[in-house]
Amino acid sequence: MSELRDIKHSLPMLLLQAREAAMAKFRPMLRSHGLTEQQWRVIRVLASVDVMDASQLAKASLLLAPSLTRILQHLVKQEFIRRDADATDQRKSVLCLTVKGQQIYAVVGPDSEALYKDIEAKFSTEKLNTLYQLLAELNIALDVPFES
Amino acid sequence: MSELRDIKHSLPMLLLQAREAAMAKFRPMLRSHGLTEQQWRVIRVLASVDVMDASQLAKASLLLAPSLTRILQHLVKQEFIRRDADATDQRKSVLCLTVKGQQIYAVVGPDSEALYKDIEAKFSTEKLNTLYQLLAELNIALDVPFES
DNA sequence: GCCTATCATTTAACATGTTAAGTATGCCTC
DNA sequence: GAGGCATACTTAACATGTTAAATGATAGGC
Repeated sequence: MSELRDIKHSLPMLLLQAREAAMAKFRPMLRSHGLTEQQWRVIRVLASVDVMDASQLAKASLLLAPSLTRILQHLVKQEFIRRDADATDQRKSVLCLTVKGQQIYAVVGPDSEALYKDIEAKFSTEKLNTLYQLLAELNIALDVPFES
Repeated sequence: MSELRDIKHSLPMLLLQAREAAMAKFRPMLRSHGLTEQQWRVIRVLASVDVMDASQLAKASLLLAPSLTRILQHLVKQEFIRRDADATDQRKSVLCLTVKGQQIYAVVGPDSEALYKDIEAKFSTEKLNTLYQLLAELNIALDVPFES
């Protein structure tokens, strides 16, 4: 009928499809541990930094603030995360993993890493590195704020 | 603290970040036309094929069936889409754009294409083609050919 | 010390994502 | 031609995505 851009050349669609393919096995694994994908992202970021405020945590875990608010409410209630007031700025919350949070990280981490290795086995490390590089360049080209 | 996989080398995270970067300008544009990203995906697919059943439409627009059900209810109510019963299989619905649906497609399509051109201008066509190729290969490598 | 703009986070409202279960129809086999 | 199984959705329930607005705290200018 019409001939706009083919789906095969729609970058957002290709990226979405690729992400779905890459995530396919992660969600059932995380679910078996009682976690969602997004909850795991938060836990993983916190595990790598010890302590972080909510704004930084949102950026690092690629979540919008309202989503993070709800996720933190849940994770605090489950006692995976503890939230404290920032000593110098009462607007901020400081988040960190509890012992229970560190424990589930230690349990889920290896399962997660195994799935990454699966992907690397199916798609050569060389191509994967090229892909990482291109995606990083794309993010810079499209003017994405990037932080560590 | 811990040393699992760096976020910078997590494929799902990189793909998510890249998609967000690529979509950043699309959502406000679509919103100015009263459409969500997913509604536009459905309309765009239907515009390219004239007629399609719901299952095919879900796959082509990368939506899960429950999401598509709700989106179609909305789009039918807005009279962008018409749904008919399949003549030979009463389980199936056959979807197509109404005249109003074709009209909004004609209006939004050029805006969408302009944003794609923006991306291509910021990120060389050559790199973009390499990226398309790699993503396609990744999808083939990871798409589970069997099981569910 | 106020005023105001900004920042950090939350709340609200609606749309979609995700899994599981439900409903209705079609297919197949005995 | 009745059972049994698969298919094509739909519903339900909960979690997250997205935008706008609200709340409370801070920083600067005056």
